Amino acid sequence: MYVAVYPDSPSTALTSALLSAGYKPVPVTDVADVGRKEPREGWACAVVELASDPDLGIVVAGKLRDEYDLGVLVVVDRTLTADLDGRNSFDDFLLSPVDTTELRVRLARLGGTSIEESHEPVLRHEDLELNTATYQASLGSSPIDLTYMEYELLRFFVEHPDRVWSREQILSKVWGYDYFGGSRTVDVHVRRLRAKLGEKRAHWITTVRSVGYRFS
Amino acid sequence: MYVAVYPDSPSTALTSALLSAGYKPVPVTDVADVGRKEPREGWACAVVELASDPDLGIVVAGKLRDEYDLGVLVVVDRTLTADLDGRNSFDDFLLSPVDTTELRVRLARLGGTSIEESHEPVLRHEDLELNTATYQASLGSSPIDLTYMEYELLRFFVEHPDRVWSREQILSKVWGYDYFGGSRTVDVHVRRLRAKLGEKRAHWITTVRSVGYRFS
DNA sequence: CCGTTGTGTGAACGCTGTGTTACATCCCGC
DNA sequence: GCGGGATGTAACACAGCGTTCACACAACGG
Repeated sequence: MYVAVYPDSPSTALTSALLSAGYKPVPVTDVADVGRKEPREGWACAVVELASDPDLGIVVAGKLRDEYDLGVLVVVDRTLTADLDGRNSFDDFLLSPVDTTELRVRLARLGGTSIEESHEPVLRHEDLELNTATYQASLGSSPIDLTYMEYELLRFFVEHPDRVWSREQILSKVWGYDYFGGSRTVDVHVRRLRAKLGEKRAHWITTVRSVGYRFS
Repeated sequence: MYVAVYPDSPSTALTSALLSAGYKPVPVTDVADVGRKEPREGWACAVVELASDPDLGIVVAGKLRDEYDLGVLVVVDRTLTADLDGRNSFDDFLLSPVDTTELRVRLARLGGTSIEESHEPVLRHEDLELNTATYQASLGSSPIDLTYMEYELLRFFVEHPDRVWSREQILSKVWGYDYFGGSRTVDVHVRRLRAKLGEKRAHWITTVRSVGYRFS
């Protein structure tokens, strides 16, 4: 359970509270750093500690949520609570000094859905089933044969539906942040996926011209 | 801003904190009582204080949320925080002793709408909805098909209504600061937008002669 | 009432983005 | 090494879209 922590010099109190709550905090220097340092299993969520520049922290929180689709917990000093009023760029917040139990409960609430999913390793979308444990996919009762990349791409779409993803975002999320190649790669794989999904379901992946693709 | 408070003998600390946060607490004896005592303008949300019987409070919280569709804030003693772990029958919680500012911010976040809903990045103007995550637009219940530029222009208008924007300002804000092209481009796109908005709503975009356009 | 200026409107043009195909390269079992 | 599938890349064609142009009309001032 890795947690991205911003800024990169979090208070020792927060760090130790995260550790004792069972999480592995990874300090990040900026938004892009969240991509570079993302562990294989992905982030459980993100924690933003409001320090010298609260407004900057709020903005970073919003970007983490919108660009990386992470649950974001903001840690705020008791005297600055009012600054959070009306802001909605984060999912939850916590007053410092940090209560370890409260931190654990709030983080569990953020990642709540992922816990349920991890129990049954099957992703579904209408009549599509993706068994992440066996790497098998099926449409209705008939299994379909997906290659590794096709599978990873489809899984990404199923796990993050109902929003547009740019080719760059898809490349970094599916192929890896260090990958550097033409974005047409995504096009081709999308085409192959559509073909294997069949004519009826090909429209699950919608092209949003000059933006990217959306799955829904 | 009426708030239903359970149980009917809340701590004085909670009551005074609610009052100073600008809410009117109304103690309720049970779930049905919430219906009987509902004020004309409805409840802003509900607060459940976990006291002698935490489990009962959790259950009540769930019923308030499911049966009355209220945002529910649970107040829990610092020593009982762990009891909340894994429960999801409420929308948010708060540790006692209650911090008034934290209470105010959390209640404002509940604001009648659930957390998930506020998560949706949707812009609205009357019956127009712009979902900035999916790049989809709809008028009432019927979706409308906008091209990329039409969408960007409309989004700009919705985000900055009630003032006149010159063509140059619109060009630089929507097309980009480095853009250099004829200002008639704006006219044409405004025209197409009006057409797609339909006859009834075309006047949302007003022409201000020799100045520019205004959205309202 | 006329001339000027600004705006609406439709059509045409040209470019960008995307679908599609073909081909080169990589990887792995045999 | 060889064969075959998987993956990445290049090339091409086309449709969609943004932009521009031309013209008609409306607004405004003298």
